[in-house]
Amino acid sequence: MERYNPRKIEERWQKKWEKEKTFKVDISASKKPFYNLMMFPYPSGEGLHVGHVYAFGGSDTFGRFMSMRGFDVFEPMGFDSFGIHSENYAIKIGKHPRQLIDDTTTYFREKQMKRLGALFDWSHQVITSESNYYKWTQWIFLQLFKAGLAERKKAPVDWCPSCKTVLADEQVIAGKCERCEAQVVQKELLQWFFKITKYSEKLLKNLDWIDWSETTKSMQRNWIGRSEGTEINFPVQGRALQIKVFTTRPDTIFGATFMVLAPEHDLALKIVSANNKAKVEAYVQESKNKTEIERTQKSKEGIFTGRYCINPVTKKPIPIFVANYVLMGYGTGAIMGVPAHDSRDWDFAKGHKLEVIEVISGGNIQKEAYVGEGKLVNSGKFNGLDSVEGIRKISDYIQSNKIGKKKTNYHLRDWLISRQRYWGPPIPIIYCDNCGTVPVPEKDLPVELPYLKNFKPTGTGKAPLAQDESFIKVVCPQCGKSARRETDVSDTFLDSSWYFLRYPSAGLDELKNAGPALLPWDPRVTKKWLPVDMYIGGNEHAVLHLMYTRFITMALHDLGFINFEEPFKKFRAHGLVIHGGEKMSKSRGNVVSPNEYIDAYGADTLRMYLLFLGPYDRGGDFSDRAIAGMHRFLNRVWNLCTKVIEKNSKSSDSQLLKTLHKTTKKVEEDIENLKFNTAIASLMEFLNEMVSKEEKLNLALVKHFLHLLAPFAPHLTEELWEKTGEKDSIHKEGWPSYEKKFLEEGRVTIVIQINGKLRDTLEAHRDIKKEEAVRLAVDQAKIKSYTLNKTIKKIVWVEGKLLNLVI
RNA sequence: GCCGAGGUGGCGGAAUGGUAGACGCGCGGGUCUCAAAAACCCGUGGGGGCAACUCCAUGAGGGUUCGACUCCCUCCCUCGGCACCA
Repeated sequence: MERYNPRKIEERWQKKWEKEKTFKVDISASKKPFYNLMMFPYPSGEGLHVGHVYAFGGSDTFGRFMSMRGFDVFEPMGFDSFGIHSENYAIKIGKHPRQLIDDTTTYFREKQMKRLGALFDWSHQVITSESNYYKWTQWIFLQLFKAGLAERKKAPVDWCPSCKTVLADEQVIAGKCERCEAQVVQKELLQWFFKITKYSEKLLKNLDWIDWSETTKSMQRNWIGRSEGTEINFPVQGRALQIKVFTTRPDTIFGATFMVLAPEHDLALKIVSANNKAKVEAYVQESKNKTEIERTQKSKEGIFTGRYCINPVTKKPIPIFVANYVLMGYGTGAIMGVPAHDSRDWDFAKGHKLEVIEVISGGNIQKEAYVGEGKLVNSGKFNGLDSVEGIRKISDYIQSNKIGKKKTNYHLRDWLISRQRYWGPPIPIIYCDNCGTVPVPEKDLPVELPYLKNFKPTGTGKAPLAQDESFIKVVCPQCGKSARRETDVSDTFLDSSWYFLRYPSAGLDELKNAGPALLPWDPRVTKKWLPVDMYIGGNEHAVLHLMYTRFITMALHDLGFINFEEPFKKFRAHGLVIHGGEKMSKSRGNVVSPNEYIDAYGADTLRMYLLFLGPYDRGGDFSDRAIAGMHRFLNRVWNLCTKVIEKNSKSSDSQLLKTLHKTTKKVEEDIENLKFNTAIASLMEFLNEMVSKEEKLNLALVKHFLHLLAPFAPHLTEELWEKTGEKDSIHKEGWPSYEKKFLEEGRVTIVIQINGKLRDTLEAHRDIKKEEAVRLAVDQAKIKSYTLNKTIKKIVWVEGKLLNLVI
């Protein structure tokens, strides 16, 4: 008998599938394909690691299952090859990014991805750093610009001193750069933003109906951070000015004993008294130079402006301060200080010896701020109200007396997309002294990224492209006079925010032959193939890629380019493969490459081993200790099936048939729910039963079993399928159905409990009645010993399953 | 602090109201072998018992129920996310 040799058979089938285009989706078919998407990789480091195999393997197993169920599964793959991650790696190894991407995409694709045995359709490959792709990334920028959704404005932004570029809010993690973990600093700069905040409400609301992992949805809800409250105007004493504050607790306004402005607030330096001017200016300047982390120290310090404003309900003057703990980026950049009922204000008031007035009863405000609910006190005509009611009544009062209005705020900020780096699509904008900011005409796209020898970040706040005069110098497309190009490139998350729209149309002959295309996609194809049916990926992109993509899709929908506003019908987050207790990463040096495992055991074993680690949404710790166990399983499958095929036995067994159908149901339901670990376990159980009844096996049963295993182990099953004499691919065979008659057991085991504890079991026909079961049970010696001289007080009967006697 | 997911044998995990520990790893014993590896077979939560068997056990404590890993309450711990969001 031939031995299981994964290396040989996997290579053979991969070649055959590629040559015969076995899994290519027919673009002209009338049926809508099943669009099975997985997150494309950054081709930056040494290669794919087993975490990628986990992500791709799970997604592909699902795709193969859907394919067997009769769908035309479209499973594209590509490379997210623009961006800081690739550029930084190029700098590190001393290569030009262009060269790095050429080398690594080839290596990833040919030496790693093609060895996984996935359905990837490489004829639709997308590489984001190629001009035939980023031309359209620039096109999307122009559409948003024309619609007023892209805006250049001066704003305090986060600057990473190590990456030497600005970052979006989402790319700053606890005050540190998402990529290099350097502390970011605040800078006031003129930058390009996408107005994602215009979609705050829709981004939040649609979460109620899209079929996504709850964890991802909850992270997005948190990030959008909707909060309902009231905006209130406080008149400045002695000046014709008002300070606007935002609060979710208008019920506490009678306790507002001071006012605080953020250092960046434009009134801060306007209202300051002559005596305090120098000190306040110094404080504001000092804040500007601090890093995000330094600014978020717990101690509450600030400085008095020498000016007062009037609490609009008590009419009393309250002092105005400037302090770091109030952020310009949220609300109005000013707050009313209510020390009795806000712990930050409490800390601040203690440090500055300010008055603390209790207006909600229920706590001990001498000791700490009371933030809970209670009855209103010291609040004039509102005294005695419950605080929840007080919020409503006082905000009504404020609104009707025109001292403020109700307002909903969001934490979400506009998406800063400028990057002062080289490796990205140049932002397609021209600055002209006559005409101002002029978009590059669509016919002039792409704005090619020139090959810069010295591409490293400059650190001056200017992008590397700013050194290239031949790039910058341009004729204004409106007036024809000389003008200058924008030299920043766009954020890499813009590249990946629309790649799923490109895949179906990528590489299509129809597009090429239709002359100069006007759209990044063929609308007929897009209409039929999109949105994405299933998207699987890591949850680290919950508020990055996944939020940006939803925004871009909504914007393109509202501009009339596509007919759906949510990109992914279904999204499932998979867990993380960790190694040695830590997340796999190059900096930790614990990355595991799949290559050696594929060499030793084959891709089928590696894929299955990873999926068997545990629940797919939880990930697992990669230790190669147990991988041999999975290889053993596939070996046993190989040996048993080969024997049966060679013998071509005709015998059969009714119990085996039952288990086969039960297993079919179980595997089917488990794959649908991405419960790969238990699906594999039930396949193992079935194999164990088959092995123990080897002489009763027949070819039909083995063939049925191979179908169930096919989505997990595509090569092994294809090889054995061929050995049975079949000519077509097993993956083109339908998914086997299970028959109800095999699922129903004729005889069942009834559990007999005494007082809820298992004492005995009873073999009986499944239709056995309660009375009959009780009669038989109390006759059994063991039960008799319990019930002897005892009264049965209660009998609980679960049909065909359980009998509980309470004595 | 807030939001989310968890806590079950030596380990990864299974069981979402009905026989706790499926399946796999590891470990122990055996068959085969000159020997080893591989393969195969048996055993494997803890305590007690020669045994039939029995008691204990799903982070801790309480509750609901004939019956709780599963539902409810209080608390502890771990992981992930956010974090001076007013």
